Amino acid sequence: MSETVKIPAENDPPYVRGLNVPQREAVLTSEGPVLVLAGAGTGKTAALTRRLAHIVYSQKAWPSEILAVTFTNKAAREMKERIASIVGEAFEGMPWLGTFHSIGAKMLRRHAELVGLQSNFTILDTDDQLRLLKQLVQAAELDEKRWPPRMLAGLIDQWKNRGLNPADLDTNENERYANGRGQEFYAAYQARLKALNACDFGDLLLHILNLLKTNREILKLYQERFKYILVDEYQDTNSSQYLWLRLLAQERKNICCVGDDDQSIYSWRGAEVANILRFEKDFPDAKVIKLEQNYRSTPHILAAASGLINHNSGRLGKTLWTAEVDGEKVQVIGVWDGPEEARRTGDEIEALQQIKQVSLNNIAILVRAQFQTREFEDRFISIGMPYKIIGGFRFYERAEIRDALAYLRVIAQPADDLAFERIVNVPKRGLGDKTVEKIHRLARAQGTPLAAAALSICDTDELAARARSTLTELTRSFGRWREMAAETPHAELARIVLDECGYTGSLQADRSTEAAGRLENLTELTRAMEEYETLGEFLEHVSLVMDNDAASDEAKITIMTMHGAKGLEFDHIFCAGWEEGVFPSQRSLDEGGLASLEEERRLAYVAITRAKQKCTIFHAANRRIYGQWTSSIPSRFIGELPEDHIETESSMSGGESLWRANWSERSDPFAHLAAANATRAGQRGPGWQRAAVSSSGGGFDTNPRTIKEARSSAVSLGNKGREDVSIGMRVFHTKFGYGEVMEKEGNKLEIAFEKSGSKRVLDSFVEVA
DNA sequence: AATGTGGGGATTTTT
DNA sequence: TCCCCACATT
Repeated sequence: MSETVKIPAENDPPYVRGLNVPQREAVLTSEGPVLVLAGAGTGKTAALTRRLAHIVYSQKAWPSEILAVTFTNKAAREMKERIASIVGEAFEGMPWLGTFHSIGAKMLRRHAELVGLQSNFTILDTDDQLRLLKQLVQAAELDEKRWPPRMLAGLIDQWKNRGLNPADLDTNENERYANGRGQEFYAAYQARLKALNACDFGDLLLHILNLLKTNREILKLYQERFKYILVDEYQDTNSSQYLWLRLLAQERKNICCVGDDDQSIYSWRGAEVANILRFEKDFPDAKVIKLEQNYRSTPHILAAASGLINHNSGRLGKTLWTAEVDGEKVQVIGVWDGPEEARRTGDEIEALQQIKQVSLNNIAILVRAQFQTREFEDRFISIGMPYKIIGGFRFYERAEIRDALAYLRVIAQPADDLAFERIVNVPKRGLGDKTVEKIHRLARAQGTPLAAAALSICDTDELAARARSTLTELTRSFGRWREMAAETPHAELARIVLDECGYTGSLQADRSTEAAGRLENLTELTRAMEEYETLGEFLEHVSLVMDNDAASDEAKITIMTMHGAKGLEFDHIFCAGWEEGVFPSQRSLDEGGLASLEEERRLAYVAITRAKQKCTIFHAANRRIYGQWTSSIPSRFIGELPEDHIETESSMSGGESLWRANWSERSDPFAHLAAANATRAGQRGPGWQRAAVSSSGGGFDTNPRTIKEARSSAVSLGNKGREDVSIGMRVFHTKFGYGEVMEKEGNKLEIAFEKSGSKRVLDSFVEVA
């Protein structure tokens, strides 16, 4: 340890200052197994980072001797930053701090040859994986309808999550695909991966687990190296990860796992909450520390969330409390339909913004599923409210990015058949299925990768003259690019490749709405590449680490799924679509029964506990799902919120006659004139009545439009709008495409779009065409 | 080999 | 409803 590091006074080292008693304990109990049950907002990350600081400061281990695993890159990054800020200069970075997968990859690159790979193996994403499986299924002439490759992918994923190799499958598992051919396909898939010098996400863990299990030397190597092990979001570990950790910790037993059983929302991805119980069993002398003091939310929010989660059984039982007082109750608002939900949300947000000066950055809308974001998007575009949608397609999952990467992969790794196949006819150059099939046949015959087969087939008369010359041209180009790769900076190389292969050109020629955005994405990609030393390093980054936090200075509302919100916090949270069928999701219930219901409830708990100051929950009486108008009843979770901590409202009091007329007797959830409907309300349980017996409307107009109009004109008064845009002008909007300006009012424009009709948009969203 | 049409499916997704 | 994939055209 560097001499400049002063060992602090024993009683109060700086890194425990300001911590409460259990946090302090979590930081200082460095020896032996420790399980920290950390409720939402209880200062988990603080405790975690300080624990690391403690180990380093007290010279128990070098940073390089600590294994610290997280689930997301974001969490890893955050932890790195926070440790650096505590430990400062003396901290040389922790090489073994990262996600399970990136650490797995790092280990695997060192020992690749032991599992039959080369150390420059490719990491396939789910898309590649699926295409590969599809090929296998097709080759076996299986009915793809009956045995979808997707299903196989899911099974293989499950098996890998559980640490099972093909040989480990029992009859039961084997039976789950193609009448007992599961094992056969799994094995074939693994063989294919090996041939491609590739592995999937699951392999990053599975291969290492296999090594640790079978190779004593390697096990010993890592057991000795990692003096301390720390695991974040422990409730999300799967079996394979658990076994991995257990092996590594077996020797020294200095393992600290931090998690919250109430926030386990990824069991459908193989996470096993049971790992928490397993931990106490495998490490019987484990010290269990509970962090229960919440520093995030107001008492009402906390009480609402606690009351809700109390409906789950089999909890380990934490009780969150806070020293804070006051705060607003959780607001539950019933609306007529989806569009109104979006409208009301927008109105509420505008009010927060204007009356309380709340920054949009402190506001989030949480939904159960991605499709729900659309209504908000539409609404926010039309009122000119800046927003960002998190999730959905990630940057590197976009087609153009994957195409570009495929070119680079073929250059870096000629054996990468999947990449080759992807781009051989992208952009369209007249090398269709027939040609590709011939290349395939030759590749199989001579036992070489596709790229090599392509090269040799050009010396034959197998192909039609035109295809032959095109393919020759392409393989020559690859040869040239590969040579270039040695001396050209890879960002530059990428630009040259994209240019020369015609990709850029084809996008430029494409006048469609999306093409411009794609070109921008490609520019962004090459820019990102500049930050990496080597192409290989960049490719690894892209497959494991890259996320698209498109940073922007402008304050924006965040719209995302509840899953995506885990670990985040906002002053104001709006929960949308709390209706039976949507949330809890019908599909979840159908598939997983009670266990799934409880997971949905945990999701609700996660959602509410994201809020620092205020949480607002919406439910709509009608919603269009798959184009079908469906009437829906409020989520049972609303009924489970403790009465004293919520405030309900239905915006439908004014439109009563309307909804009454439309509402079938049976499904009427808003028995809000409860007196008239006492019997029916009774059947529905107490939550119903509360949700339904609405207050007067809380001062909100029943007709949101009137408010809206008044407000938007107020906004426009202070804003002159752009001078360079005027009525009659042709403009371009990244989402709606080209259109003509019909009206101009301050910074808001009414535009007749060629494809999507007339919309009101903010002028900063358009360009002069 | 590039373009058009019908049927089926449609959650959550840290890596 | 809308999007994607498999098949059928031109």
